[in-house]
Amino acid sequence: MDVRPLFHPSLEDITVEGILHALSDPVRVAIFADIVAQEYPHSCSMFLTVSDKAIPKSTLSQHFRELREAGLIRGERRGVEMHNTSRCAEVEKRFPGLLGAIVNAHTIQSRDGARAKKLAAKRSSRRSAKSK
Amino acid sequence: MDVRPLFHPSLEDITVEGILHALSDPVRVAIFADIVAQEYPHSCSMFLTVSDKAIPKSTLSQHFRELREAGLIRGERRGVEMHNTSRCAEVEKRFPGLLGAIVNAHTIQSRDGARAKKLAAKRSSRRSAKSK
DNA sequence: TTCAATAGTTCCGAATTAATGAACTATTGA
DNA sequence: TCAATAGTTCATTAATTCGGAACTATTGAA
Repeated sequence: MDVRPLFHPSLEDITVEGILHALSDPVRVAIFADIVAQEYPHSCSMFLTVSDKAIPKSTLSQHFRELREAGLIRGERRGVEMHNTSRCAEVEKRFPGLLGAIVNAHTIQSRDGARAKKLAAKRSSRRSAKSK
Repeated sequence: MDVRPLFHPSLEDITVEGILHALSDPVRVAIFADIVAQEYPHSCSMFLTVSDKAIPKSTLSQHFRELREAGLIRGERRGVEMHNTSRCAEVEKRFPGLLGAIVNAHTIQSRDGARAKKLAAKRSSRRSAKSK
């Protein structure tokens, strides 16, 4: 019956390096972007069911912890699961525009990526059609 | 007489993750901020003489390479030394506002850091005065 | 030409950090 | 009280990063 409370850095202890490092991992930005979009109350396992990726839960747990310790999200137990919310508003006070620009860039990149994928698929189908 | 040309990613191959990772290291942001500020034509060794840090040159070389391969700077030989320039303008086209926000946040943090340091020094001098 | 000096790069072993399976903890609901 | 669910922790392995030593490239003397 331990329930040690999760560690959250205070606003002034949040660093740019920490934020950038936390968001330099594709899985973590994806998680963070989802939490920011607030499309669902975001738990660890929720992310698994939503994203098609198969990530071990220990790894996922670490990712959430890194986001938390970088000061990007706040996590609290809600019964058996976790409720994570973004700390954007706070961080915005200290580093104006930073998170917005990152999430925006991430959006642009996934849009471009989807387009590139579609093109690649088209190309490869043409290629395979030819090679018959 | 090799002179293999340095690798630079094309604009569409630059990724947010790559940029964030490259700038998540204190030494690398410092280098990048200097290059962006364009206060001097920026070579590897120039950074060493300007910053007070003592960083092994092999490490420094790696840092420059990471910045280059993340698409943040462009490097070309100028005689015996390297001439590095930022690729901000290009990156701005693909990820508007991103680099500006990061450099800005970094500036804010170093200002705050300097203030915190000053306060700490004041506190410790008071403490040592008291303890006499 | 040859040589020393300068500026970087490359290589490789050591140190650090990240990923993951297995075991564990906490909470709920039957 | 017990099974199920959601996460955490730990120990091990895998991947990165750091940094010294040796190497390459260029310049500017002698």
